[in-house]
Amino acid sequence: MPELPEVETIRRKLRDGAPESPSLVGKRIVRASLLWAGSLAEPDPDEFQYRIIGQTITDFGRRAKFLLIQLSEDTLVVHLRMSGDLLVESEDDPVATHHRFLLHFEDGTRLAFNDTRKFGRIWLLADPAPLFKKLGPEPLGESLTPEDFYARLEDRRRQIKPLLLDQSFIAGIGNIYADEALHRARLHPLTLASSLTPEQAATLLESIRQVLQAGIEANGASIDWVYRGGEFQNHFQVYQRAGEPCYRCGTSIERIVVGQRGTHFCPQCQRP
DNA sequence: ACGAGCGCCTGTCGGC
DNA sequence: TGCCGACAGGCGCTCG
Repeated sequence: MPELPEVETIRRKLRDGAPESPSLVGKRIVRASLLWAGSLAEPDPDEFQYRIIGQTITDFGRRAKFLLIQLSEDTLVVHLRMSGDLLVESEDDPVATHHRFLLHFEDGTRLAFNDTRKFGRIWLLADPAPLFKKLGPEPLGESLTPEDFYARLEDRRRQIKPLLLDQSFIAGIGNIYADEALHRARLHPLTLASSLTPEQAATLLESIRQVLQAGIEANGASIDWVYRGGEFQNHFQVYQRAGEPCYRCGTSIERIVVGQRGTHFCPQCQRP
């Protein structure tokens, strides 16, 4: 599921609690089950088990699409990739088919990492900073100004859509929010990044922020066979709307492939 | 620097 | 009904 708004939604749910899902802050880990060894990126399984037992969850953070589970000694980092999800369950619940990893707590609850496609990864690290070394700025961070953003775009001879998906350029945007932001900014996805004016760059940054904020406020997007409680899918302007009319001008939304990703845009509102 | 292609996985959907 | 390809919210790698 995971783009920035979805990861942020999960972070808030785990930290603050939600109906049927108690806050995990303060829970003590008594055991971990690695059901699919490939999910663990670092360290090796033996060290992982040894280190994580007895630690307590103190907070939940986020960097781009990475979820940070702050423990008393280490940080447990989770990347959901394409199909990952995190669920709070009781030890009485059956272990679902695609559960890859379980954290068992002292009080009989557990955190389950469900990941159909097995692309997701977890790391247990004393210092997660090196993992984030190549990441670009947070789009919602106040330190990223329109002037900074323009300066980053200015010397990139690259199509804007793949650039928005490049996590080293700006971190946290995925395929849905890239398409939605470009539509809001009225930019064709193949526009050369270096050709944007300072005004267009400012509009694009503002559009990115608006769609990400709207996504967070809607508790993320829920699509395909997994329902996660979010409703941003009901507000898509272009994503997965090929052949349907643009809400702004009525023109049929088109779908093309850019950098191997399905790309949705309005050929009228987003002229090359 | 950049894009294309592929691999990693499982599942759904539409066409024939 | 069954098979087969296309496609899916991501990203790391190699190769031009």
